[in-house]
Amino acid sequence: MGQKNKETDLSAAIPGGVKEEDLNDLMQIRREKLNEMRQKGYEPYGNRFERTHSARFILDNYGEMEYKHVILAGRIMSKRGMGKASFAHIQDSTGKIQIYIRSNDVGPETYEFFSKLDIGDIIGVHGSVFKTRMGEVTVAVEGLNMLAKSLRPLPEKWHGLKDVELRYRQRYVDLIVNPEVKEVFVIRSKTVRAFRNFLDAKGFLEVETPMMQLIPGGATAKPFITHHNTLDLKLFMRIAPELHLKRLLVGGFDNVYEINRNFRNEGISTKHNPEFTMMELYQAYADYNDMMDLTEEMISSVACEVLGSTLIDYQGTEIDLSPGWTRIPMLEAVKVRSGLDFSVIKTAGEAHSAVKQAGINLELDPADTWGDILNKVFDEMVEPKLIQPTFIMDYPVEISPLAKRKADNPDLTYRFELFIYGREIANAFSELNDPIDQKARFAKQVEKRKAGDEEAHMMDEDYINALEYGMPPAGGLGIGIDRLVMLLTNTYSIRDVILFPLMKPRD
RNA sequence: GGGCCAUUAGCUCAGUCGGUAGAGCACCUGACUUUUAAUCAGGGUGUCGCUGGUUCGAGUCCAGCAUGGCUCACCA
Repeated sequence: MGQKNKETDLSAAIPGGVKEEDLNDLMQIRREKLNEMRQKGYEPYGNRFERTHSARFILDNYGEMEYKHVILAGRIMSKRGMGKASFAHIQDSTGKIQIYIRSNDVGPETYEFFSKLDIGDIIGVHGSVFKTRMGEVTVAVEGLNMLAKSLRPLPEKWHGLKDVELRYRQRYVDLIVNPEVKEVFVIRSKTVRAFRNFLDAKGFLEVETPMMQLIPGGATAKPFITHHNTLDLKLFMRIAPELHLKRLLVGGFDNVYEINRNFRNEGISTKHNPEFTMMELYQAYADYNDMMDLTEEMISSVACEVLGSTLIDYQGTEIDLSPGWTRIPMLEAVKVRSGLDFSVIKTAGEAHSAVKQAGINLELDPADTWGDILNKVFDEMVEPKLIQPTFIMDYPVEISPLAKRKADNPDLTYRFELFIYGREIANAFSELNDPIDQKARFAKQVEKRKAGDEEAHMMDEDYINALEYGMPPAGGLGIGIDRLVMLLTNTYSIRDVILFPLMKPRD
């Protein structure tokens, strides 16, 4: 649906689209410089520019680069003028390098041009590499090209941009002036790549399943709602790819994975962003024990590939990601930490009174089932204490509607979650492939939904239909990429590993 | 959603008891051909988040609102 009447008020704007009254002095001066540049016949916004080297390469290979001629480009980050000669640092994607420009070398006209440039301007330079008296590797400029005029002043060179709100809202500025931020996102990119390499090498096939779904399934969460105009169709942004990936197992793909976004219409916190990245994989003829082995191997090898070590420091705590992680059934973990033995507590009623008797401070709902209460006790008493990587096994069936029941205890499932630093990093199970049980589980969820639980699963008839054709037994695994990257980059907030986190509009 | 905190120049931050709005960086003018948080001389560039209130007088006190941060709740 195209909009035909876009509001355009160019009359009140000056070139650049900013209204004149919004311009402070610093921006006004830069616009004047821009106009002056044009008047003198220089184009402030250049074109293709071929570079021979990066800043990093020159710095790292000074021995072979000394006195070599180089062409590079970057943003001016600092300037030190001394009459007929100037020093400056320019920054490209690899780092900063000093340049030295003398009137004698480039001629008075070019030198004059350079001396009027601002911090933030993007230029190309060519010249030869040398070391200054103080030992800094520097490019002695022989000529320069204007590539982009910057019309806004950058934050201060010494303190950088600290205002958290501005850093998230204008990430591009954050990235320009705070080099450590860039490093976080490089690590994020390498992490995702490492996952792909690992899984591809294991024979998994990367697939893409719908982001917009008729029935949002595969997780317990409130979805975002959207609408398709020509079909006049209510659609949901997916909360998980799970049910579609398992349809692929039915279709005959044995090993599939997807790394992509999920959307959940819930609270925002240091650990939750409405859209986040999930890796989900399914392996036919495997079970949750295989998934534990795979999780360990995958995360430790990804850490090794990205950081060169399986020993990480997170917020002052040393975490050891080398394989051999603790595997403990939920019942046992809860018993150890709370004293409550849910293997002898058999009913919801007994569970309610046991919690009360133990004096555990929990908000219990009368409708809570045995499994709900077990999970709440776990969340409260156990989860925060799981600092080193720990697999918690055998979740109650009530909160695991897609997992296979344990053969020796139908109240529990072959499901585990991985916790590191008190946070859930992975969730996995032996997939439920009995269509009749699955339909019954969905029906239970639908009841919960009718009772007002907006997060309960919906009935997905087509998924049942798929299971009825026969799905091979399989292990499935989901890993929250953002939270894992937080661990690998030692960042406290999920917003620090998301380039453009969701922010309320300012006005 | 609740609680606490923050919001002052482009950026980082001061601002006392309610009495004419401050610093550093950046910027402007001038000097300076190996500087590096360059230096030296001069220049303050502002809707003190917004709206009300109290007061002779509000950046400062009060109320409401907005945005953000932390936290609790919610939530994988």
